[in-house]
Amino acid sequence: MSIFVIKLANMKKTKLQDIANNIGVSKTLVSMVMNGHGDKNGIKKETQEKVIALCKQLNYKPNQMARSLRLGKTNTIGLIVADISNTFYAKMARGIEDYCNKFGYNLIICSSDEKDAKESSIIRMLKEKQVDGLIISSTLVDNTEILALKNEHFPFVLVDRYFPEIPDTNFVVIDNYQGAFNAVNHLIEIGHQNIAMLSILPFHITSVRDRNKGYLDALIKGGINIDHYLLCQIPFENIEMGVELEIKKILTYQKKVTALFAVNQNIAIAAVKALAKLNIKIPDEMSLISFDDLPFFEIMNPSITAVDQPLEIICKNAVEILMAEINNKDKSIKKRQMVLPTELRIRNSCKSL
Amino acid sequence: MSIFVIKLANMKKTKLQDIANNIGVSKTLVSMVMNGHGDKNGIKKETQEKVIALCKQLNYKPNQMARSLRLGKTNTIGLIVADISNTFYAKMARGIEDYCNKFGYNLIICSSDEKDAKESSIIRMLKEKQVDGLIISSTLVDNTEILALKNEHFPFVLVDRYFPEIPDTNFVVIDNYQGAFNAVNHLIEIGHQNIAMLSILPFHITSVRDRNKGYLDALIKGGINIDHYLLCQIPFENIEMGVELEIKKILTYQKKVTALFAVNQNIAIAAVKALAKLNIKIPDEMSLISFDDLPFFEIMNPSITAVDQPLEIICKNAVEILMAEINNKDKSIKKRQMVLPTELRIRNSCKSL
DNA sequence: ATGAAAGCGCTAACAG
DNA sequence: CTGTTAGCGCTTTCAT
Repeated sequence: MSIFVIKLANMKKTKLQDIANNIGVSKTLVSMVMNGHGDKNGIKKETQEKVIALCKQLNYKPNQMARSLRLGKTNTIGLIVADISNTFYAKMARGIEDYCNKFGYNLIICSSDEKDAKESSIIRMLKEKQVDGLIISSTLVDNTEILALKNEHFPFVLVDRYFPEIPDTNFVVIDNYQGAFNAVNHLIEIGHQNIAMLSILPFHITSVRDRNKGYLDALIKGGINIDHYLLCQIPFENIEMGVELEIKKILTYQKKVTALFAVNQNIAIAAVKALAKLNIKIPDEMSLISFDDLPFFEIMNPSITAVDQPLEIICKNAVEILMAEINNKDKSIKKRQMVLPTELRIRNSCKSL
Repeated sequence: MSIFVIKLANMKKTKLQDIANNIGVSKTLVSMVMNGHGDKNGIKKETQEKVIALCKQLNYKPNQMARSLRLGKTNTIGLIVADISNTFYAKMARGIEDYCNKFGYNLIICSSDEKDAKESSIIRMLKEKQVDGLIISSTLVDNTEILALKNEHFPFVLVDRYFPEIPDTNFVVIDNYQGAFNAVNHLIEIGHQNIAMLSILPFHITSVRDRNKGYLDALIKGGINIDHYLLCQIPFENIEMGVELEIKKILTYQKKVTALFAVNQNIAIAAVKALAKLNIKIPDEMSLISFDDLPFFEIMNPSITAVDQPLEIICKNAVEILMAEINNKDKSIKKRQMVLPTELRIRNSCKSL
């Protein structure tokens, strides 16, 4: 046993040439066999078996680095999200990971922290790493890097957020406008009039902009005058404090605000926290709807009404579109744009007035 | 503009040779300059500037694939967790990502789904990809693959879970025993006697085993007879249903169980859900403690008492130890074992009897 | 102060 | 049925 261990420890990694030398064939032959091209090249069954047996015995593992260099393909794709520790993106990452694996691809996940500079440098870094494609939930104001990808015909698909000003790119997003509209409309239907929106900065992100618009249009359709004082913008950097301040502000306002529409899960969580701290009961003293659903929203007391995104479908489509891109790099196939519907999950955080 | 775009579109990726040809120097020189070895090799300042300028202009990006092959180093490390969509692991992944970036490394994250076969194949795959090191929260019963890593002197560190039977490996874990002990002890101190533990299968995972032991020892120390009927094992595959069944079982038991100790966050969440469904009030009718804390536990109503893990410190140490390993591959430095303390966050889910 | 050449481990076109 | 050779893009030794 100890001799065996020592032998393992001293063994350099096995490579094609080792196998070849050992049986007295060329490394070409070994390569062919190991890639399943043995029959195609008419290599004797017997030889093939010998090769396979020895590879197993010597624990041969192809060096994917060398293989990738030669093939110009890494079978790796990059995923860029704002923050992988955020439940929404973590779930998305997992979905994408699974679908990628199905196609034989691996994933490098990077967090951009909603920072332009960081996202740009991540994109460059991933390109240097020669990833075969990119899935990006972009936070960029400056779209230079995305334009560069497009001009280079680099395979990529945008998810969650897209660039309306860049035509002809792949993207898979949800209908943020309609989702927000439905949520606010629900509040209006059950009798609310003074509905504050807890939105977020930076404002340029399409998803946020569309949700804001949905909020405003629902009010208009409901015949409610828009009060810009009730469209609160909370800076991304300090959501918890921002939300608390805005809620306090709202409470001292002349109009009696009866409902809050939180633009995303983090804002919603902060709102729950702030309301508890201020000892304001949901839904009796304040109704709340969240854009983005969470398992917790279902089990909380009260449970929270939320707009649910079809994450599974987003992931599936994003990966499939990317795979099509990668496999048709030259042919430059038609770009695909998908806008998926959301679902309003009505629970117990909104009171009928 | 359109000419510019077309030009970009048709441009092949710039490589060292292109730069070299363009200025009339060798690619050796360009490589030296771009790696900051210009001065060391006594290359004229003027030449250096010319090179740098042209690289910028032609947007030269080294092909890391080629570089890695040459250098035998990918600056990539692999992280294996049970499930990246799980909040605990997502937060861990983020922490590790950040620390790795500091050292100039990237991360490939893979989910093993607590499956032996999947984890083994991920390890092999990452080795083929030539990652420089591995951080593993292992789920393996069969430790063959870990032993192989060890024998090959492949740099790796175990986090969260380790193998007591494999001596001399790096690991960073928390004191699961003490954490569980403290939690149960707290329950005993505030008057509970019949405390059920909602534990999980597979049982072999060290963290679970240690938590179970902490539970049992706290009972013994508290002079409470151990009732094996109250140590419930819930299968990993279907936590939600398992927890509900176990709780129902407990409720019909002869002894009146007054407190639940959930072995991890998922079990705790399922317990909250099940109790709500059964209309049992926390903490009045049933007290609850969770091993693993979550932001939500603080804002829920009632807030949930939980054992908090020092995630930040775990990540920092895991990465630092791995980096030391990688940079001393040959010297085979002394392995490091860290066991970090947990903290009991007492909130409102446990009633004093 | 700079360049030629070898080679990292692999695959594929071509030759025999 | 199998081997020779070239080359993916880079770094580094050695030569000049």
